[in-house]
Amino acid sequence: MSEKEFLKNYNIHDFDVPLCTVDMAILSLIEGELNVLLVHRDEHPSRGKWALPGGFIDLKKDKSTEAAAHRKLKEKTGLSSGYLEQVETIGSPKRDPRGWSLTVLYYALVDITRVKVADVGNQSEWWPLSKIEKQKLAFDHNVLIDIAIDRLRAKATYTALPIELMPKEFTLTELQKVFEMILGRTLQAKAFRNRVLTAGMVEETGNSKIAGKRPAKLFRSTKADRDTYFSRPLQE
Amino acid sequence: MSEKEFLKNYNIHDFDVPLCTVDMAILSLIEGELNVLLVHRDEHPSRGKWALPGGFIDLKKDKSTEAAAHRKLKEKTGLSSGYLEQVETIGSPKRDPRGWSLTVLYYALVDITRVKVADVGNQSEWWPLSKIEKQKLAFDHNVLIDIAIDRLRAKATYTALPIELMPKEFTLTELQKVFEMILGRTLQAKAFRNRVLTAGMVEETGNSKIAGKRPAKLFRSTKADRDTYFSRPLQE
DNA sequence: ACATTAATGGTCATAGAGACAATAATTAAT
DNA sequence: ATTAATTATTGTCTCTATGACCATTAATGT
Repeated sequence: MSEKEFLKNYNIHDFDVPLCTVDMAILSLIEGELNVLLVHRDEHPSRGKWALPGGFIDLKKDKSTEAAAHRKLKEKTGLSSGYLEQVETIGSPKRDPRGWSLTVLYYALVDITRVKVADVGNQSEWWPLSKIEKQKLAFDHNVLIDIAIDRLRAKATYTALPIELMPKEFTLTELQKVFEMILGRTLQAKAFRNRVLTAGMVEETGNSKIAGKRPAKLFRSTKADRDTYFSRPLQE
Repeated sequence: MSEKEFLKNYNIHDFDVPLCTVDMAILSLIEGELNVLLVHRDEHPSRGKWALPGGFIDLKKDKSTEAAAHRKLKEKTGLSSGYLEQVETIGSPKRDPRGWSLTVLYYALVDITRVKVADVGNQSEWWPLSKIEKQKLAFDHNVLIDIAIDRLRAKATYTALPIELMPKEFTLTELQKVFEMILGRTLQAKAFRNRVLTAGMVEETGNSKIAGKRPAKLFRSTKADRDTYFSRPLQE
């Protein structure tokens, strides 16, 4: 039999296949806390619960797994660019009542000031992490969020990735606070500033921000931060 | 409609779903070179080509994606333990002629002396990386191997992971050669030895190996290596 | 014995991190 | 205007792991 004939007779529906989805943890910074965008499920299964945005890969629309993730991000936030990273693929027979299911987990970091409220819509809400901890989400989405946060936390020790969460202009102290929140500990201002500045990941805008006391210089991302790895991780 | 009724009526075959597989790059060290285990495909598609071991998730047997990978590893090498790590999930409509397909890529590091020849079987062969480069493998498996090797290479700069490739006893010079091969550059013996020794990732066995000149002390892995990250990566 | 060679150790310079003190630029109060 | 309080920013020191390079050690072969 030729490959052509083989393919003609091949029907995926002759086999037991897993459910296959893409889920996204879209993270942003709201009032000094990490927030995750959740959508309210109107349909079974897990009807009435909150869930990560995501769903089945659209075989017509999506040219790749990552493209599916980008589509979800765009649908939910209106953002067509932004940091997006695949975290892990989790599959088991238990995680969805419909049967063996597998999800490719991504996370995205967005600057909340660039997300239009209208984009989010009434089915979606930003949830601070602290609130999510007390809430049973749909499927295994509590676990998925933990996995994504763990990845972000790991990356914050050896990259400047959290810059992706910041607005266009920010002070270094503000940036340090974000790192501290993600890492769950305080950092030495001097060491932190040296790292970020000598790596050339931010540059001064020339403006400054007066928040009561000595004004702080404002910086912007140089967009070099995504691939740049520090030669040493932040120590314990 | 209750969730029970919903699930009763749910049929995955009503939807277009991607093909979903797990593929494994099983890496070993043979005569000083990295080898990958390939299987010869007797069936369409890609009949006659060599491919990574892998295939569809068995919804009956596999309790998780990782369990599927462990099953493949066991089938091909007889090893039920060993280092196994998920690398990335790659999906697109192009990579398999049967349609939109997605594969969860894993890699495993095995000590070749613990793999029985009989286990490998006549359908499987160890291929050195250099030989694979000149060979068009099935599907996008050349790319998958590149991705797995890139991951191993990255990890070799900040973990002692390549120890997993070594036999029970080995000299530090032998270990250094393995790192050098993976990284594609030479390392300073002193710096390398300090790293590995002070991190407590290997311990002396008390034996030594006489290979012509001054005998070298033999070491074994302390099995602390999987999770141990060096506080600094090897420099460029 | 001596040259040879691989294994191993000694010493120093360096970069980047932590610790902590010092200085600078504001506002608020006197 | 002066001073206190507060936050931003910098100076300087120590520490550690690495790279570089050289010395020493323990075998082999002639």
